[in-house]
Amino acid sequence: MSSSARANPPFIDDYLAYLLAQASHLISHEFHEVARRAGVSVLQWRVLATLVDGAPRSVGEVAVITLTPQSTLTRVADRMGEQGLLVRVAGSTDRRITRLQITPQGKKLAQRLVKQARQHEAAVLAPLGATEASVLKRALHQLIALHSVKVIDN
Amino acid sequence: MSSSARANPPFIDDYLAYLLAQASHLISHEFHEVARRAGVSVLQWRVLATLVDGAPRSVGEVAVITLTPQSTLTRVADRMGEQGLLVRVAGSTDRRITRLQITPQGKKLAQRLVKQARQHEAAVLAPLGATEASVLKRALHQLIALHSVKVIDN
DNA sequence: TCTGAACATATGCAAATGCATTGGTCAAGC
DNA sequence: GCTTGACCAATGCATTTGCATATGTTCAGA
Repeated sequence: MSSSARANPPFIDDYLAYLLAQASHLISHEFHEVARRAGVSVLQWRVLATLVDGAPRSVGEVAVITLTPQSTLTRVADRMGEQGLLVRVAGSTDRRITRLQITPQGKKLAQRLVKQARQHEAAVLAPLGATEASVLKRALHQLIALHSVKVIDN
Repeated sequence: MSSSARANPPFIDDYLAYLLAQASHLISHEFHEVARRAGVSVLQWRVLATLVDGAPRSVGEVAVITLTPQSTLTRVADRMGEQGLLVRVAGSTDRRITRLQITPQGKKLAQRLVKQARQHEAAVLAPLGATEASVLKRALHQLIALHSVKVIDN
């Protein structure tokens, strides 16, 4: 789009980080349109998708999973609490921990969105063909594994 | 990270949009650390990378390329102007257009960052191997092409 | 048991973001 | 030459974001 006429492509047009950002942006935003119609923001959708299975998760866990700073997540949880999508439950053993648990209402919404997300994903991957699609996913998993917070997992 | 112990993976762990977001986030943030040390924000780095070749681009173009709303980009350009990284030049033929042009100072910084970005990219791709890497990039290009703003490019 | 370091979450506050709108410019049809 | 609608960038304003820090909790060691 930005370079069709240029002989040597501008730096960014083949820069991995940009390709990832662009693909992520384009794909996600298509679905975020759906989420927005359901009244949830991008981040709220991510939180719902994280909690949809019903297991409560700590604020910190959800922050990491949703790629969000902790303080931001705390406030997103506030708003989602006010909207009745989740509740805070005190940590059982460790009282420093606040766990977030999806409510029945939140779950209903989340399940509906997950279903739509799966359909959207299928539509996005279809043109690539099954093998190409799985290669892509595998490469992404690999990248993620290599760059996830380097926990000294002994 | 979020599911190593779970039998059936939570929805998000194999959801394309999430894989893309996660990979983008992890890879980009590593480099954003570098950028931040150079005193530029993520968005500013994207703008610099867009303008590094010296060609002026309209505010709208840069907004699309950097995946940013136009109003946000206008203000980022303000700040970068104050920092002497770019200048606004009046559109030549169409006076509605404001074009952004990198300054010599901005260019020096941008070129330095681009060099580091290329090194970082090489380091990220190395573990994948050459073929896997090119397959990944090709798949991303394909996704992007399929989902770029559907311009009726006849 | 007490002390202090490491932690998990919440909060104060300044800055950034983005929706909606405005102001200015262009271009097609009359 | 006008008028009208489309278009581009800038701006008002309310909301969101995230850095830095505070608050509350746990745990290891004296």
